[in-house]
Amino acid sequence: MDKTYQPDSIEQAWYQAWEKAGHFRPSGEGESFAMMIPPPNVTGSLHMGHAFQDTIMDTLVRYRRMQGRNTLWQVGTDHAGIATQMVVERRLAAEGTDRHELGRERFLEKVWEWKAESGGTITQQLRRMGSSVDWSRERFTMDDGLSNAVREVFVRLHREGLIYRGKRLVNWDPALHTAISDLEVENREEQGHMWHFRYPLSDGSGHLVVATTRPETMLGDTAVAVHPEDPRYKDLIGQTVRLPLADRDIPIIADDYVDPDFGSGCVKITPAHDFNDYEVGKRHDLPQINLFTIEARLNDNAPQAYRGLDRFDARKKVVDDLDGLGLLEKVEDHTLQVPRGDRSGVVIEPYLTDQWFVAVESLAKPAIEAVENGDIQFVPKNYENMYFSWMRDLQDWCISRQLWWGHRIPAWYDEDGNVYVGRDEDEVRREHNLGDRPLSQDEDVLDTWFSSALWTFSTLGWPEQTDELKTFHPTDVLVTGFDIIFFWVARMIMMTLKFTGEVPFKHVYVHGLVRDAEGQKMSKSKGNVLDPLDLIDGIDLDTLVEKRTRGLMQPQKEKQIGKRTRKEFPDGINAYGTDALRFTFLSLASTGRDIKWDMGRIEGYRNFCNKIWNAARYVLMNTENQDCGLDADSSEVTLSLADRWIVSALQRAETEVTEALDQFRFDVASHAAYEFIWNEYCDWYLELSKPVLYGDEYSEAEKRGTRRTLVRVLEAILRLAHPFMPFITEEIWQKVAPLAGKTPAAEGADATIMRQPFPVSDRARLDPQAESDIEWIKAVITVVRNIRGEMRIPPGKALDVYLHNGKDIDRERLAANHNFMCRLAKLERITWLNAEDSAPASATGLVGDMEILVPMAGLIDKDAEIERLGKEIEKLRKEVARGESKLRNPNFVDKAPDEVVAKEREKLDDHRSQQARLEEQMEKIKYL
RNA sequence: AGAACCGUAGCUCAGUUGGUUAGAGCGCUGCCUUGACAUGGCAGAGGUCGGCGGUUCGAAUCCGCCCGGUUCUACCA
Repeated sequence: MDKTYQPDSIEQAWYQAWEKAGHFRPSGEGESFAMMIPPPNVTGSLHMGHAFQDTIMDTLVRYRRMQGRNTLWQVGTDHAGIATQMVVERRLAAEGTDRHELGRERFLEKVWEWKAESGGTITQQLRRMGSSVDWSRERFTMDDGLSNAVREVFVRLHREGLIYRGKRLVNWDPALHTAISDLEVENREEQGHMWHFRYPLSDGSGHLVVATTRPETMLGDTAVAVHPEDPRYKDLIGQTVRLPLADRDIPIIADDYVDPDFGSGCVKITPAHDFNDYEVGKRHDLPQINLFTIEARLNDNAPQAYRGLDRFDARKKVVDDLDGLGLLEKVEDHTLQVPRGDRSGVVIEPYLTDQWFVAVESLAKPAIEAVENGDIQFVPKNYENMYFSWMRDLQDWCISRQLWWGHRIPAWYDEDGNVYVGRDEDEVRREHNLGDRPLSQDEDVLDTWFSSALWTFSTLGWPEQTDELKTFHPTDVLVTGFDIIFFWVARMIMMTLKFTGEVPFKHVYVHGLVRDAEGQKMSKSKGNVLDPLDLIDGIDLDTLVEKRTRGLMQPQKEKQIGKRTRKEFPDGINAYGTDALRFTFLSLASTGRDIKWDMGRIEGYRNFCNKIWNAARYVLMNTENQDCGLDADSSEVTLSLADRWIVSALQRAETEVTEALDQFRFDVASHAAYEFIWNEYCDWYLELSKPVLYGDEYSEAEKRGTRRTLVRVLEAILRLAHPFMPFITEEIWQKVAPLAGKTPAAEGADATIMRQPFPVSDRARLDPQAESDIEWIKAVITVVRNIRGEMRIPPGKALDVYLHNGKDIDRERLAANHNFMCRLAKLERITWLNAEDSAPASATGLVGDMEILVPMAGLIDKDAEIERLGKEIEKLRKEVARGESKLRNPNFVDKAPDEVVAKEREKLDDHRSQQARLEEQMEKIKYL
């Protein structure tokens, strides 16, 4: 074995071996455990959020697989309608063409080409993370089976009247020329203006003042609304104003929607361009005047002078023209929420178009109940509130998109504009007796989330009642980010309940966002993105800077990004390996919190990998080709105290890790493993094994016992840590397992650690006696080391120490472990002093009431020892004072539970007697 | 405007149902190339648990108010 752990030399080889051997596929035995990957964009690449999420999922899946569950981690990708279409359109633009020039069919060919070209990137990266997904079942939302499920769901919902088509006001993206759902709109606060206009009354008797942030829409006004009870305007209701520029008379109407205390109390109503106005317009039966083309230029419904103008140019002109007419009362600065498309970034317009909708009310009800009654549980629980508040105020879901890339809507129109919905054109013709009348299919495609809403069951073969569906549905856990609870989780719950009668999953584990070291969101435009692969493989500084500044939307940022990157990573990024990356994510994964990325952590866990590696080296050096006492008949084995202790401690660690994983506490689980491996096994047990293995005074049976324990505990540790760190554990396990009597088979389940049983703690192997004995030994050793450290006695200098005031048990413990203590504390001799013996001048420490004396002669400075003792005494004095005042309080003694009071008394006694001993010692030294 | 979450060591974070001497990692200080590991060992320093009040024998933990931060939702034209 190399002296240091080299992840790159083993990781990919192991992954390929596992995949080839089919270890990721369900075993077909045991209770099922299923998880669905949130399908990433097929042409995308892996970012830190994916890496975090995949680590959590893989840890869960490996854990359950090792527990003997029939485990399926379903993998697949999403066609990501808008995002993918945008990328391909950008590529076409670079070639000097566009999709309209190509036509729909050739454009789609181009998209499939792009998918073929870049579609493997993210799945390869998923492999680098060690993700044990079942590749044999990989799905794509646009493949035949899933497309079939999409059509089936659409048709069935339509038959029930839950999908309908209608002309509605929707969120329109003027850059992408498509409707988007309200979720895809981001409201951002921006600086704008509030313009106040005068609308003259038609009879010439005066004017009303209306205010707006979007002056261009006034050309489409069809009313002015006032509050019905507003005394200022009550008498005007029913009259008309002359709409300037458009020269139309529009009514003054009364509606509760108007807040009489805001502005002038008069509101212009533009039903075709504002959601509130749309509702008002419906109530009052107002005409809807659509002013815009699909690019948000003014159309022919606008007065001649404005036609063809971009909306923002039109705004300017409207303001100028009204000002010219003396109708601009004032302009104020105003901050407002501007709706922008989350993909395009342009201002979204409410726009009147024909769209398809899902009526969600009846679907939402059971979806709410499933969470209320606990069939689905969110982790952490507070996300349930977010879910409820959204589900209880649901808008119908606009599912049509004016794109080409996606599932085409299975609806056909005849020449009269009648619409027929069916699984395909033949079915439509048959069912509606259409003969050979010309039909044309709806041009639009479905929202990408429509297909991903079916993910848990469409991937398992629905609408066929497949074995997989029976076995793996409902799935157990969904691991996802909070940002798509509405987009995806809620819609999955609704659709899955509707079509399978089952919940899609029992638990939703919601993880936080991975942010950079400053807590900023990682984004290409900020230039603070970390690529998980760069953390695994390492990257030099220049390449990293080049990567971060390539293809920036705002090239002027290049310099700043380069500078910041060079400052943060002066030496580039080291290769830490997948296991260290995974362990870092897990240790930072406390419930639902965002993660601030910390390079220090990954470095620490890379060191942890190295620690495990070297512990294994030590074990192998001392056990290979040696008798490890595995043959129970022929070789007798004697276990040392340390052997019994570490086995006992292992049971506790196993319990902790298991309980934490069962509760999705990956931070707690990984910490428990870390703590046991480093601070117990490596720091203490390996050291305690050395005297036995290297000492002549130990019998062969004792040496065998220690060898056996070394190997067996290590083997268990590897299985315990495997879900967190799959690669290093496999690599070492292959070498260690044979020594523990588990020689890996050439193939099948026994060929790999990933199919071995997860360690189960055994109460019978707990040994409280051994644990408290070891605690005592550790305490004594620590006292000596402490004195050594504080007094700056070189670690190499062997010491003579004296023990004083010990009880029988102390004497027994020392007698039994003399050798261990000498070795670990580097002692020459340990001598008991009787009560009447006079001790040499010494530095003193306590374990309970037992004094440990390190003679000062030539080693210890009197003043230094006085200072050290003084600090100790001061600490104890404070504790004593605290305890005394507590116990002096009759309320405490009377009201607190007896055991709490008793414990407090005991503590006080201990502290008092320790204080007395140290003070006594202090006196001695002072008068030296 | 409403809601949620957060505020604990220099930094990043744990801290279950109130009963600790408040923990970990990184960083820092000192001593050490001791035959697994300097990606290491040993020891150490470092906290008024955001502030103020309240409940309680007892509060980092429960309640109220305030301050600071993050996010979501809804917005008035």
